[in-house]
Amino acid sequence: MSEAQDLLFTALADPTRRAIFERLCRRSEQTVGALTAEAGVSQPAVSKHLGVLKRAGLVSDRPQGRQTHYSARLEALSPLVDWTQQMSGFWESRFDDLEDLLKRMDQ
Amino acid sequence: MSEAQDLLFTALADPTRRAIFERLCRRSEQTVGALTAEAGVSQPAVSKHLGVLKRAGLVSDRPQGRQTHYSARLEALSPLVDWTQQMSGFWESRFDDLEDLLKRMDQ
DNA sequence: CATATTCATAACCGAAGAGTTATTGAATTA
DNA sequence: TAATTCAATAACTCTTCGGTTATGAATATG
Repeated sequence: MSEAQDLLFTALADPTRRAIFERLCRRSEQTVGALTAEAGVSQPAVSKHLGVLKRAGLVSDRPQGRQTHYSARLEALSPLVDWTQQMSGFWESRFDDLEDLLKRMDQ
Repeated sequence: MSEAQDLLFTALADPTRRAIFERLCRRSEQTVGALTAEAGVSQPAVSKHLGVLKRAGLVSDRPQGRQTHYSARLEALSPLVDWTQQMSGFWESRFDDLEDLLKRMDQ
């Protein structure tokens, strides 16, 4: 439902993009050039990925002269953690035995 | 990198599919028909989504007569939790001040 | 000032993916 | 046995998306 949540899941779905984000989690600020050097795709491709990550809130950019420094915004992952905990919560709060019993009686 | 991890992220990226998984986390076993009734898409579409979720390990199926019961496998989410913790770990273990200092000295 | 570098954007291409309808096979039910 | 229901698969369409090359705008450098 949530638009922001959707952007987050979508942004993390692509392996190349996830790898870029992982690199930014390991080392702090990195330029587009540095990221391109290790991404295995062209510079425009990297720029596009960074755009998607930015719209999802996963990275922030700091233009400096002719280069742009990107860094990871770890806080952006919290909706992911929240969602996981919510799913676990649903799971655990089910009265499985009772439900299953009623279901079998219903058949 | 990890193939299983990739399947997981990909499976959760689509909103319709994520909604199906969420429903299965709330209520236990549900048939394809029950899921279709609330999915907002056709039965074949739901079956395809369930196939993707199953390949990602997120659901298991139990054929019974002419209907198939699906249920969520919550354990399948653990790689997601692991990944998130790993990212946080990378982040926290960085010597940010030192790195930034060296980086500025390098320029 | 002229040249080179860095990044973003535009324009395009091919593959993948999410949806549809039609169909089939298997299992109930009348 | 005949008719019906349930779910999976096939075949197809249309859009999205990840990649490319080409270009442009801004900044740095000789």
